[in-house]
Amino acid sequence: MEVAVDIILGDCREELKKLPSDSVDLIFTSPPYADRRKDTYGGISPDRYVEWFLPISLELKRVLKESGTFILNIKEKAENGQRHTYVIELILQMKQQGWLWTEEFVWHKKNSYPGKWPNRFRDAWERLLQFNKSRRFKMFQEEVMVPMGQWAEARLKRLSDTDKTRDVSKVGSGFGKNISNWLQRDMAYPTNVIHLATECNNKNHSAAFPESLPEWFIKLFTEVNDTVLDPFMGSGTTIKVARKMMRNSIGIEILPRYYEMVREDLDKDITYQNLRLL
Amino acid sequence: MEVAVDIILGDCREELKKLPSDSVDLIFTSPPYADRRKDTYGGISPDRYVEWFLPISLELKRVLKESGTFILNIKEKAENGQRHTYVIELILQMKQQGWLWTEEFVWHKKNSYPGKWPNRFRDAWERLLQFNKSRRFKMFQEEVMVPMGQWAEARLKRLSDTDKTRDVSKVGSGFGKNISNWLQRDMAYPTNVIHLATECNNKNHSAAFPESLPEWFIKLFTEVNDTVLDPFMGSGTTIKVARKMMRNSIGIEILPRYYEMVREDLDKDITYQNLRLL
DNA sequence: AGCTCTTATGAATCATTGA
DNA sequence: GTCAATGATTCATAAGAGC
Repeated sequence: MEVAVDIILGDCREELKKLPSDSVDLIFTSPPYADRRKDTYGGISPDRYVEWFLPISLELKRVLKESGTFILNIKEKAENGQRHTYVIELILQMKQQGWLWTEEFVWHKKNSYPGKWPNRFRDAWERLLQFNKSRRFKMFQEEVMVPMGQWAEARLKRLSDTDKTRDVSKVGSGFGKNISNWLQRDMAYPTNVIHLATECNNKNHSAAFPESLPEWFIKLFTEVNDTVLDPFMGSGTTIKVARKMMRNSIGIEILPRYYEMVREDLDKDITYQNLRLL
Repeated sequence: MEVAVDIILGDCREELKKLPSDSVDLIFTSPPYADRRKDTYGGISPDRYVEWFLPISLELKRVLKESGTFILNIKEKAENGQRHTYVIELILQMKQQGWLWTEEFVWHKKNSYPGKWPNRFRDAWERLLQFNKSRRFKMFQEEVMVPMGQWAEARLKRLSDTDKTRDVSKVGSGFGKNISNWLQRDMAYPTNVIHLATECNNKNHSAAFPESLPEWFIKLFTEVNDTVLDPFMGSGTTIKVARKMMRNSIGIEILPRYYEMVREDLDKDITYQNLRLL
């Protein structure tokens, strides 16, 4: 079985128009934040963020299936001592476009860098806004019960041998007990608060979010062979995760150097896979 | 040294008008959520929530000192598959009133209400919106480093001896590393994500939030002998914490049965203190 | 005392029923 | 129809009991 990966070099305001209507199951994206990535899209000013994004969200609504979901990873910046309001204004405007604002997940960035400013602490969370075209969207809640189990296993792997071999019945409380709980029930429903550390890749390109973030939503909202779209591909995290998970994917990126990087990574990956098959 | 506790039975829409201007250092409150507490304020409908709250926030702005802070604990409900927008509309309207929207803290409710629905998970977080009159508000960031230490100690208590004594250098990552971090630095700045469980009191009145929530903000934004106001006093958590912390406090409550309960609790407490002094 | 087990319960949502 | 009331769902805590 093969899945399609379609990466497109260009401005998503143009490229989205070329995609067919009702063809995408999940849109997962982290658009350039206001005043960030000034080299792309001209560094959108906070005051014009909403007006810049609305034509894009309208096209996204067109290409999304009725049963599909749009997850928007975004956080307003603080400027002159205040939080900007462009994100909440965007929510209101997107509702005017006909989007349903279904949920707001919180991504708690557990290991965000220390830092303190005169009037604020470090910002350790981002919004994951869920929008839908219809109340009857696809959702596979059981699927994300699995990563909870995997998460427990991952934590166990990182524990020292003393932890693993100690007499659980003797400890009985605290972490010991919790770990045994995780082991015994591999099924637990998550909440709308997602705890993930930001990834620390010492590569040339740093991903805006860890792979587990798109992975979680791809599991929750799509099946194998569905189609995932990221109109602001960046370093391609969403696309690569979708591919690993046997979902078709479409990525659009305006910057040639990011596009080329993703292109190369994908080529390497395919080569590697072919070599293994020999 | 004595601090004043002033609890008022009445509708805060009226009672606030009687308070002097520029007299309060911190407002910490959790207003009745839309369609909740129907016996008070007539159970405000989501559609009219903003128009109901705006006259109140205007009075709050009047009584707050220039250097003061307003912390609003609120969360929009989900209805018919969508999140309501009255909270974000309120933010925009309060900015029109002249408030600065300084920050949005996230309160992660670790033990939120159980339940799983066809297209939604448990809601495990609430907003703590920070508003100010001026950029030059009082903030004592060092003060809240202390509860972080206490929190670490509480966690350490629950750890087994093997955890405490094992070779940290061998583990190097995961829990072991985190624990050693906690041990080595008793001073750490928090982030804008607050992790607290809701209280499970088997009393007649249940607090909407745990005492540590107002405690954290009182430490952060006030000094001893400052004044704290809660215009929706409820079971009086804010008032009682402020009193313990030697801050003057004012609480307004519309329901006689809550008012009487707080009255009684305060009387008991004062009696107890007098006995100790003898 | 301290540890372990049991039990009650909370700012919730949604589908269904009944007026 | 539309609106209000009811039942089902089902988990992290703390209080309380028992050893």
